[in-house]
Amino acid sequence: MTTDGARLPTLEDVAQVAGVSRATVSRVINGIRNVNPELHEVVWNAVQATGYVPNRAARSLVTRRTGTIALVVSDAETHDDDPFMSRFFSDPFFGRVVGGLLSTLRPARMQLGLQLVGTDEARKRLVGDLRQGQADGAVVLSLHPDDTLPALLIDAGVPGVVIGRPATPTPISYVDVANDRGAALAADHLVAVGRHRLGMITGPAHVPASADRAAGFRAALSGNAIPSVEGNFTHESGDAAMRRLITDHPDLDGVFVANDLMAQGALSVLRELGHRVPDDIAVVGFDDSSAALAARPPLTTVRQPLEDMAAESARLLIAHIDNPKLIPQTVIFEPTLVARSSA
Amino acid sequence: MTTDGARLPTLEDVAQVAGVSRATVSRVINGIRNVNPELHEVVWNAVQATGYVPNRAARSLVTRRTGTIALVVSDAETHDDDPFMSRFFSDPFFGRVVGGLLSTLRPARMQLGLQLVGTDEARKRLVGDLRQGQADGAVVLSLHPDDTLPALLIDAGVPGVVIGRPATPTPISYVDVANDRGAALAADHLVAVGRHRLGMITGPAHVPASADRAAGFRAALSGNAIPSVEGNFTHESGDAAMRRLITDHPDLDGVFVANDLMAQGALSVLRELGHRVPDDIAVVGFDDSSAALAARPPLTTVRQPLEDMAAESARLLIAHIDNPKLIPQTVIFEPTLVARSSA
DNA sequence: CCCGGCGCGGAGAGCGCTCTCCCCTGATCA
DNA sequence: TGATCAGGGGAGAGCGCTCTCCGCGCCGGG
Repeated sequence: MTTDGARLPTLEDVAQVAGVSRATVSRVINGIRNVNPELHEVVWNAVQATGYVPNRAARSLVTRRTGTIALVVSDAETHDDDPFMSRFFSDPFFGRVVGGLLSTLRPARMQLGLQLVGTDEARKRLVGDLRQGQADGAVVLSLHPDDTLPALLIDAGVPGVVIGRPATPTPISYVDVANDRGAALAADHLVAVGRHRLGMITGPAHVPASADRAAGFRAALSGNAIPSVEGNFTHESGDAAMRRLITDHPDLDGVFVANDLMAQGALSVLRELGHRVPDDIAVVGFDDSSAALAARPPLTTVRQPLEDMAAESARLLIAHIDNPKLIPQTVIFEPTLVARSSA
Repeated sequence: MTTDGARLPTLEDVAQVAGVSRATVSRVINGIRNVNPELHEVVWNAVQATGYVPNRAARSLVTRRTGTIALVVSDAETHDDDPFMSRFFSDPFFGRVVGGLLSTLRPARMQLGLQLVGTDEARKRLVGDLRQGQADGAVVLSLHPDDTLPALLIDAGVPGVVIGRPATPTPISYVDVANDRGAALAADHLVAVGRHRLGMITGPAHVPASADRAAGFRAALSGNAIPSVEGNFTHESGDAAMRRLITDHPDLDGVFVANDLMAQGALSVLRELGHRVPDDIAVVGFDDSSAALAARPPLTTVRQPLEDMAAESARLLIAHIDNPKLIPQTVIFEPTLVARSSA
């Protein structure tokens, strides 16, 4: 039965065919209350016959639910042609998160929407849009610390879950990887391959993840002083940091670098200065990003179970949507070490 | 002005504050018709004061537009824990497409929704949902040939654009890369690095992309007979194909492999059989996927301008949405060669 | 001076759905 | 047998918005 593009069947049409009222059809569709089994079947047949599909807009207009959650990628300052964004999207990181979210969302018959916000103005607008039925809640992927979005969501009363612990303590649910234990994994590995003179290149001290990684690395090697230099998570800063580190401590035979991008920079410096990796000095990164694979030699690195983390964040979000007074939850996942050639 | 989570301001509220009718506020919001400039400003101030944001559901209920387009990933048979899907999402391919779409969508103030369909039943349901206001149209990413989705979309009158030429001629807009010229690029490169005894591992003959690649490679080397073996785009089939190819033609000094995954398989076979790459035999892949980077040695490959293709597909889709009688369009993009170590 | 035209803004009818009432029927109990 | 009650189903009031229709006032032309 095709209504040749003209008008799609509505509840009213189905009711007419079934010989019942709109209300009854609605009850059947939504599977609520006790409807006479006979009638139930009559209605169901009418639905099949007409090819009825509920109109989403009409439904959310009254239920105030959209059945959609938004994945918000929140960056410091994003323009459409921002090279960083294109780098971000071409890293598997993003896709792994999407895959994880979808694995939770599909069984719950919910949709995933994608949002990109770069400016504070965009963040405000986003929150307004969310309140007005853009989505029922948001999973936030912050690409920088001190993101104002979590706070905005809370103020607006929009359910939200953050991937990665917010820099400032915020009463919002989040999932994260045990950064400290990831770093410990790196330390253990370096020790296991016989390295004793270890150094570290950290991320910015004010970023929770990098602070945790640095602390975890030190804790795993308690008792030894670990020379370290701070970078800012970029390739270039890794380059500069490694240069300083190896100059000050020419005898290092193992380095833990707080992310793959910096590790890549570090590797190129080491090659330039004639240090063989891993023979002279072993390098372990963090993230298992595409940079780890692209590095020469391929980088041994710490991997986060992103799919699981994303799936859990969706579960948490749905819980918050279903129960607005649920208190914020925190779920921490265990990282794993991916051994490649650099250590 | 915060309406403490109770009731969000509506058009009516704004109208009240501004001392005009709902209709006038609507006109201002949507920037239509000639509204007295003074009134315009009064209304605008009222909007600011109340923090009004239009309700999406209510608006689409009457306009029959959602301001959302769906990115549909259509696969042969997908389960939530399908290893293929997780592989797909962890390849940059997906993210690059999303980034490209977003670059067109954001300026148009449209949203991106994500859909995954694995079964024909899911495809049918999707089309129903789309007609009923899930989205205004769909960009289809088919992961296998002979996808029924394009046809379903056409039947339902849902605007759609496909990334990659459909296997069966279908009256639907699509964007694609010039697969034949990509293969020619590979041929030219192999010749340029002094290879003369060339072979090829093709994809399945019935897949348009692989047929085009094979044809393009042959055309670029017109006059010479090119030994070739057919694979099915998997790592294993690349392995098997290379084994046969090199056994039958031990003197080959260059191979074009129709995708990176097979090329990776080919490389491992060559290493196993003691052929040095690229010294003894050069290998060129296709796709510039993460497999190309992961390969030993890193793979020289043909790259598709995915971001541009996705951006264009969004543009096409919007054109189709705005003008339902627009005839199907085709846009073909030029590939580029990414030279790494394997050739 | 009157009339037609035009520009501007208000009234109000829906869009398709959910859900609260309320009525009706039939069963139960005194 | 009559009163009570529970459960099933209908009527209808919106949800917040857009957009057509219409009326009012001002202008210019006959």
